[in-house]
Amino acid sequence: MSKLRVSKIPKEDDNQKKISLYFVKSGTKKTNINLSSQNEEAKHDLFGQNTLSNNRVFPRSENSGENQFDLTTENNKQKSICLTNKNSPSKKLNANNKILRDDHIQSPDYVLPTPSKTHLRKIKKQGIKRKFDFSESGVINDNKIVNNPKIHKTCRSGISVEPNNECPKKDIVDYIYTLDTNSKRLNKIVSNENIENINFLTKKDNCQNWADTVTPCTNNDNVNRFKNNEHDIECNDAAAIESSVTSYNNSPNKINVDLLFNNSDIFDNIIYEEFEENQTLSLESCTKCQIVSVQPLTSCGELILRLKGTDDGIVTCLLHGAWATCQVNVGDFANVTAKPILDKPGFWIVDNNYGSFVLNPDTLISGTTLVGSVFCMRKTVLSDGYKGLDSDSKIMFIGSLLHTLLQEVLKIKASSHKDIFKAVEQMISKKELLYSLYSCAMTIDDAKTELKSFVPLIFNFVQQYIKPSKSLCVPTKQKSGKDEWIGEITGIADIEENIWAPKLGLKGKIDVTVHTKSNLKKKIMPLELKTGRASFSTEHRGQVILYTMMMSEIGSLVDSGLLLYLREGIMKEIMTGNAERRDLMILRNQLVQYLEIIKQTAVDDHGRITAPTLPDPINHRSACMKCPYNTLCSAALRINGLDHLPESNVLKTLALSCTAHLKMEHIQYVFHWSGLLRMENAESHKDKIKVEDIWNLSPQQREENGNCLSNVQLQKDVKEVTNGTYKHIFTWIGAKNVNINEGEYLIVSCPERIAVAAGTVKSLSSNLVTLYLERDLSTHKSSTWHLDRYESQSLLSFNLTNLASLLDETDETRSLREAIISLDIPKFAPKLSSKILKVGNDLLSSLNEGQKSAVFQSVAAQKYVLIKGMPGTGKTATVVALVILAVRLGQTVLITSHTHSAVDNVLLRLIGKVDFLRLGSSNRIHADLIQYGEDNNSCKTPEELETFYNSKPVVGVTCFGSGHPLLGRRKFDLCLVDEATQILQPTVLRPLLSAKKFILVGDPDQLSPLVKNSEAKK
DNA sequence: ACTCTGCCAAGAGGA
Repeated sequence: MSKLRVSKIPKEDDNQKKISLYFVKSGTKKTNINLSSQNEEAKHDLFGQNTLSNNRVFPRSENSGENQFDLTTENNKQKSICLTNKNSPSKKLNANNKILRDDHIQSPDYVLPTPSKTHLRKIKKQGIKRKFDFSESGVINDNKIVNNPKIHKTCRSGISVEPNNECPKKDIVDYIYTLDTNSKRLNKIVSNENIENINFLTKKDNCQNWADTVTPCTNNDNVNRFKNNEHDIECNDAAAIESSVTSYNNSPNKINVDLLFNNSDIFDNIIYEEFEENQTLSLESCTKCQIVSVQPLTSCGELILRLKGTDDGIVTCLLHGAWATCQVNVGDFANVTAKPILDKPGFWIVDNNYGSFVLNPDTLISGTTLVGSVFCMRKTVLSDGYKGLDSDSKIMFIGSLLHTLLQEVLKIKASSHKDIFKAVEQMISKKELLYSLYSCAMTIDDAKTELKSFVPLIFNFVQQYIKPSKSLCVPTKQKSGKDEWIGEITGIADIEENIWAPKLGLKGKIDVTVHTKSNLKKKIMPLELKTGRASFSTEHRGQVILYTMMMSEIGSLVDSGLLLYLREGIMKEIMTGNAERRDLMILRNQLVQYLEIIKQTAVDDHGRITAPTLPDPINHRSACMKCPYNTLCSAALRINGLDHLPESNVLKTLALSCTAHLKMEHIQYVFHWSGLLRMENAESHKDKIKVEDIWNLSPQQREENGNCLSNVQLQKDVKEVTNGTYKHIFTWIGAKNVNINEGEYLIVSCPERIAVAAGTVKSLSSNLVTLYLERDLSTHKSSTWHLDRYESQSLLSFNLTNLASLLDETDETRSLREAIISLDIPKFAPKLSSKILKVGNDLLSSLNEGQKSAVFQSVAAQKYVLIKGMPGTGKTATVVALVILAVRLGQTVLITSHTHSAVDNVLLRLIGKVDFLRLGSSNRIHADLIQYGEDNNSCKTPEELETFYNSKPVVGVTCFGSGHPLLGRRKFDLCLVDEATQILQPTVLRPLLSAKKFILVGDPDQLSPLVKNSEAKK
C-alpha cells in the first residue's frame, strides 16, 4: 500500500501567508518531509494520516436523508466539525491547544478537500500531472512541483497505511492544496484523480497513535460545489481554517478518546444510562455479537453500539474514527475486536488504530470481489448477482493459462528454458484445454504463442528468485530494481490454496504460497501473480493484503506479501499494516450491506417490484463505456437514480445511449423478474444447507443435521485422475446416517481449518466415499476430515444472467424481447414448400390431424410457436416428428427441457433416426444415451472439436446445462423446449438465445414450476 | 391438490 500522509508545509516567506497542505508518500529524503522519519515529535506534529477509503465507503447522496442506505447524509453533519459546526469538539479542543514547535511548522486543524475528476482534467490541461516523485524531482518550489511523468501510476488512493510500516522509497504526492489566507481561497494545485467525494481530515494532535490523529469527514456542501466544477473552494471555510489554525496554536494538543468521553455531554448521558449493563462480555479478542442498538454520537460522528454476545452479556462499544462510517443496522451480526475503555467496565472502543469490526461475517466476500469494489462498487454488486456477463474473454483466458503455467513451473521446479518449454507443451496437450480454447475460439497455436512469449520472463523470474546462483544471476533490471523485493523464494508451500476466513468474513485463493528468505529473515507469504501491466494499483495491492490477512487467520502471522508482474518482470513486497486492514474491512462492511440489500426484494404500495438499490455509479467515461455491465447498470439507473446524477456524470448521457435500443417495459421486465427470482431464492434458502454452519456448528451438530460426514479418514493412495483432479477415498468405521448422494458437491475441512478443498462425490458405499477433489490432500498432516454438503446458488445467478443478457443489443435478443416481453403475435410463412411433404411424408402419415397441423404450424412459424397439448395427445410424437423433419430439411435443432429425463425422453426416440449430441454430465443422463455424450470424442484440437460439435444437427441439453460453450458458439435454426410449462421464463432464455426460432411444447394444466414464495407465485 | 429439478468456484485483465 501506498503511504499517504497529510502534512502542512509552511512557506518560508511569511509575507505570502500561504500554507500548503499536501499528501505525500512517506519516506522521502527531501528536507521538508524528512522530518517525518527523523524526528518523532515533528512527525506527530506534522503529519496526519489520510484514510482515503472513506471517499468510497459512503457515496455521497444528494437527496439527503432519503436513501436509507446512505449514511453519509446522516453523518455528514456530525462530521463536518472543522468548518461547519461551530460547536464541534475540534473547536473546543482547539481552545486549549498549544504550540508544539516554535518554528513555522504547525499542525493545523484543517480540512482537506479532495478534488473532482473534472477538476483533475483541468489540472492536467494545465500541464501538471497527477503524480510527482520527490525522490527524483525532489523540489517543491513556490508550490510548484516538477513533474515527473516517469513515475508509474500508483496508489489510486482508497486504502491508506500505517505510518509505522517500512516506507516505500518513492514519495509520491497525491494532491496539494494551498490555502491563500489573503484571498481566503483554498487552491488546488495538484490532485489525485480518484476521489469524487471530499474528505475533510481533522488532525488531532498528541495522540498516542498515528491513526488516531486524523478523522476523515465529508461535507455535502463542498461535495456539491465540486460537482459543479468550481475550481477552488470558496473560503468562508478558509476563515474557519485560519481561525482553527490560530486557536490551535494556543491550545494543548490533547484530544483522545478519554477526553471525548469526559467532554461530551451526550456521551455522558449515555454512559450513565448504560452503566449497569452486563460487563462479562469481553471484546478483547474477536467475538461474534449481535447489534442491539445503534446510536450516532452527533457531536463527532461516532457510533455507539450496544452489542449482545452469545452468552447474552451486553456491552457498549464505540465505533470511532473511520469505523464510524460503517452502516450498522439493529439485528446485524458482527465480529468485534475492541479495546476496553479504562475505568469504564463494559465499555469498549474500536478506533482507527486498534480493533476491528466485521459486519455480517457469515457472508464471505472473496478477495477479488472486495478489491474490485474499490474501483466501482456498483459493478461489483451487479456482477455478484448477474455473474458471467464478462466471461469468456480471450485476454482473461490467457491470463489464467499463464497462472497455471507459472504454478506448474514452480511445482515441477523447472529452471531451464527447455524445461519451461516442456511445461508449456504439456499444458497445451491437455484435453481439458480444448474446451476452453473452443469456447473463446482460439487455436492451440494461438495459445502456444502467447505462452511462449512468457517463457523467458518466467525463466528470469526463476533465476532471480528461486535459483539465485551467482553465475547465472544477471542483474538485468537495475533501473527499476530499487523498489523491488530482494530475497529468495526457498520453497513452495502451496498452490491455489483455498482459504475461508469467517472471522474476517473473507475468502480467496492464493496463487502461490511461498517460503522466502530476505535479509536472513525467513517468512511465509502469499505471492500474487499478475500478467497484465504493472500498475501496482490499489486493487492489486489490496488483494495481496487480503491474502496476508487470511493467511494470518489460518496460521502463522503474515505481515506482507509479494506482488509479481510477470510481463514487466517486477516483483515488490506489499506490506500490511493496521490501516490497510482497517480500510479494506470498512470497504467490506459496506459491500456486505449492499449485497444484503440487493438480496431483499422491495415491493411498493401497488404490489409492484421496485428496482434494486445499488451503489452510486462512478464517473469514468472510458471505464463505463467498456464495462460489460454498462447496459444493466444503465437500465437500473433509468429506473432509479438517473435524475439524481450530477450533470457532470458521463452516465447522464451514456445511460441513455446504452439503453437506447430498449423500451422501458423491457427494463421493467428484467428487474421485475430479478425481484421475483430473488424473492424465491430467499424463500427456498430457508430450507437449504447453510454454508455458515461449517464454521458456526460443530462437526457433530452438522452430522446430526444430516449435512456432514464428520471424522472420516483419508486413505493413503490419492491418484490424479485427470489434470488437476485427484481421487480421494475417505472411510469411516461404524454406521453413519449418510444423507449424501453421488454427484454432490462437498467441502472438505479438517479440525484445524475449514474448506481446505472441495469436489464432487464420485461414488458412495456404506463406509466409504470417493471424492474427486481439485487438490491433493495426501501431503496434509491432518488425519481426520469433515465432509460437508454444499449447495451453491448458481441457479439464481444463471437466471439473473439470462435476464441481463436479454438487454444486449443483438438480433437474437431483440427478437426474443419482442416475443417474450412485447408479446408479439407469432407470424407464419404464407406458403409451405412442397419439399416438406416430399421429405416428410412417412413421418406425417403416422400423425393424426392435430399433430400434423402442429408440425405444419411449427415449420411455417417465423419466430415462435406454442404447442399445447393435454397428456396423451402425443406431444412427444409430434416433437420427434418435427425434429426429424427439420433435420431432413437441413435445419439444426436444439432440444431442451427442465429435467434430464425430459430431454432424454425425446432423444431416446431419435436414436437411429438422426445424429445427435447429448450435453450434460454423464452420471445424470440416461444410460442408453451416454454414447451420444460429448466425452465420446477423440478430438485433438479445438478445430476438430468445433467440427465435431458442428457435425451434429441435433443437440440435447437441459436448460441449466445450456451454459455450455457450444451454445455460445453455435446458432441453431430451431430450439425445441419440451415440458416448457415446468420451466421458469428466465431459465429458458439461455437456450432460446442460441436459436433463430423456438417452439415451446407443454401442457398448461400440468405441473407448473415449483414456486415456494407466495408473493412471487402470482 | 399434484410436483422436486438443476448448478463447482475465485479469478483470469482492464481503467
